Amino acid sequence: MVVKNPNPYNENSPEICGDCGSILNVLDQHRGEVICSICGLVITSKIVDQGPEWRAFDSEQREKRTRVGAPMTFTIHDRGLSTIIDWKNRDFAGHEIPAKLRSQIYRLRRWQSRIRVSDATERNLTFALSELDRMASVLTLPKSLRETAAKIYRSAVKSHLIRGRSIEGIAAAALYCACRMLKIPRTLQEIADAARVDKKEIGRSYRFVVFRLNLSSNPTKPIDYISRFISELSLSNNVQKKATEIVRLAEKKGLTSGRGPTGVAAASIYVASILFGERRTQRDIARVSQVTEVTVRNRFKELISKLDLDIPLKRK
DNA sequence: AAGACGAAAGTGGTTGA
DNA sequence: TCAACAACTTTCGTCTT
Repeated sequence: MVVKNPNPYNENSPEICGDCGSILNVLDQHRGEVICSICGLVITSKIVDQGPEWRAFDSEQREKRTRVGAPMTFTIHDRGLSTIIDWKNRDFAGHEIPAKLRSQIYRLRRWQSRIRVSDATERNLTFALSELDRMASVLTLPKSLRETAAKIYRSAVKSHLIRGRSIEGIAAAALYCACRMLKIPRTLQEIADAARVDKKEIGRSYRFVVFRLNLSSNPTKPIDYISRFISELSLSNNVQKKATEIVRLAEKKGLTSGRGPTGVAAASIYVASILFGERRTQRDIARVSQVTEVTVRNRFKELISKLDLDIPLKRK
């Protein structure tokens, strides 16, 4: 879903596109990215939604749901609802706490933290969620996605899927899963780079989690990769539209089935970039889409032969 | 010199007996 | 459980710009 005039995010200080200098942006809430409406450059992909996590449809609901304190979150092991005793030796008014009471406060603090993270399960959860958060910020994924990933991880724990598997593996799998569910696909390779676990392990855990939790996830489509690759190659909006169009055509002709989605996306972008005279080398496209030049070439050949696109071929 | 092309051999995952 | 298989990768030599 694409929404114009993003609120309250940049009303007062609009972002300016570094590429074409335009001020008008489009917020793609679905992907959590701000995209320049003129040239398609992704300006930022780190949007934090500062609104409440609930919606109220009438004043009664608003009454019920309004509460004091930080919003509930799945990314903290106790959902952010517990009390934390500050480590500063100040009282509520900011005065120093007398030395006499210090040791008492110190003991209270210790007990509080013992209670907060009481058993092994909670300790694991704490660790897993911080790991989840670390990976998500390495990959600059939006907060909503972290919540989803945390939710998946929690249900995995609940269904006793962790036993015998590594916490990091399941956490990475949950993240990968969330990416696919929210249509912000990252490749397994990208997740593996951010995680401390290898690709194989994440894949195994992913399949296991999906199977056991009955998560329906349709395979990723080339279209979902296009906007990201386009902006990484700093290509124009026209190219993006054309590439999307080509992918649609390719899908219709059955050129996508069995093929890696990244490869198809890469070749479509390659074709589109040539058509608009913004040619990028196969090597560059291969790099951002994480396939080899050979794959780009093979998909490219299939596209031009099956879709009879009139490409101004330089050579014969 | 860089980019494009294609052949050949190797890899990891799926499928069907 | 194993072999066959398609897609993809790696590597490398040749041709084009």
